[in-house]
Amino acid sequence: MGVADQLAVIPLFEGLPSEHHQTLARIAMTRSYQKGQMIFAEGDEGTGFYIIQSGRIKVFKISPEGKEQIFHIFGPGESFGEVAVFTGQGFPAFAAADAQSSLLFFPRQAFVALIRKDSSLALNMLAVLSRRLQKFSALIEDLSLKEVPARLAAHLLYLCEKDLADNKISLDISKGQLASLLGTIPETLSRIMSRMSRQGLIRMKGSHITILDRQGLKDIATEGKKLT
Amino acid sequence: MGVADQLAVIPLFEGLPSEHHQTLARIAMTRSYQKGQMIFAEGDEGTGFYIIQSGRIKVFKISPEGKEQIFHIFGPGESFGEVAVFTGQGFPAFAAADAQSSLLFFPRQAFVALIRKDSSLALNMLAVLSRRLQKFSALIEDLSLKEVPARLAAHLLYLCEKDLADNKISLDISKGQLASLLGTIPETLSRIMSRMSRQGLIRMKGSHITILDRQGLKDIATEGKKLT
DNA sequence: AATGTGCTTTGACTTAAGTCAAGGACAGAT
DNA sequence: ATCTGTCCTTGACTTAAGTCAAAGCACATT
Repeated sequence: MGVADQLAVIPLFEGLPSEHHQTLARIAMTRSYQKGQMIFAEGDEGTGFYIIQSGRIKVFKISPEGKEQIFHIFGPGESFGEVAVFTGQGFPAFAAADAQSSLLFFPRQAFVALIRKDSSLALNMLAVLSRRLQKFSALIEDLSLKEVPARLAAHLLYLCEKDLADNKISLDISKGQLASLLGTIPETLSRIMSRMSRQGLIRMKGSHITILDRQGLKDIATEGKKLT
Repeated sequence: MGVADQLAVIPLFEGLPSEHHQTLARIAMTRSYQKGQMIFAEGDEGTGFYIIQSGRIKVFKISPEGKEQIFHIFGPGESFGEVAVFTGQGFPAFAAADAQSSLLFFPRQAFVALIRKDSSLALNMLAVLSRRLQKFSALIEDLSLKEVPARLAAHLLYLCEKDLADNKISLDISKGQLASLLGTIPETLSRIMSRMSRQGLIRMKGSHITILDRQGLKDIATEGKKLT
């Protein structure tokens, strides 16, 4: 399968004329990254953006004290680094490979030229950025207005929806990473998970979690209900 | 001055052919809001977005316990509510008038049709959303990785840059609102401001603040330096 | 099986920030 | 000038969550 065919099934490029898929395939460059390798740093000049062919990428920031906040973990078919393309400023965060990854890089100039010609592409991109803004809103709300148990409960329910593997979740990231994604630290996450276990809300075995009391989690996630 | 001329000087509509300004003016509807009046609620169907002619709008969320987090305060020439236009889902937050305001409302369908025809408009909108994403990144970073003194210090320096009234700032929002913007509560903000005064970093007189030690604030804002 | 390295958990402690409650200050109305 | 409501400040207290340090596990390698 050629690159153009891969592109055709990515949400960002959905519904475009196939000659544009060809053009996109022509301007894209494949880049490979080892697990842990940095893709760009905060402040780097944004010369283009990326789409994930395979692997997993985390976008994050680090405090002077070394605490990490993960903004987003992206998987195959998703794009990242677009913001810098349209603001013309540097990247606002770091990106690193979370696993061996293969990416497509789209240089800024060529991509903007294409977007000028294809308004469907522009609208797709607007939809992608809007959805990201929505996600960020949710994260801001969580960090500011909810405490850690509520964030965790919400996240578990979200994973459960997504996988729909009927109340069984297997974490595909480490608990340390999960902590960083929820805006906390491993120790706190661990404590809260064991509290949830003790209360019979979840069962935990390594990276395998079973939701026992969906309603109980929902109460904690959305109502202000406390976790004793 | 007609609406079309007003639109011509708004960043979002910059550089467009003037017949498009005409079209925009034709599809826009003027709406007025009293101070405190709600413009839309979280979850409301996004039938269009707004541009501010005059006044001030806050976009925010509220926790079940009643704590408010302000996402953004928008002034004349700025737009809000675009996200719902492009995701097709409901508004992700609340919006309310912070002062008597006059807004232009752009209905979704008509605006999307226009964006299809004018790729410069699409690119302008991409730039606006990207910049917003950047702002949100900064807010997430602040909430998760910095403590309140650092956020306040950064905000004061930001206001100072913007007004460039040489180290003198006059807050145009109440301190309660400022607290909500920084993700904290009035009591905490008040305490931290008096600590900053006591340390000779700022002088405070009502809503008038003078920055006495710019470097000191910078150290608190960006280095992990503590406020005794 | 033994070793080691990197997660994860647990415990004891500290701390930033929130809560509750009481005064003060200020501005617009009377 | 005084009243009155709103916003701001201060104090005493509580609490969620972070820090530091020590085990405990688990998996991969030898």
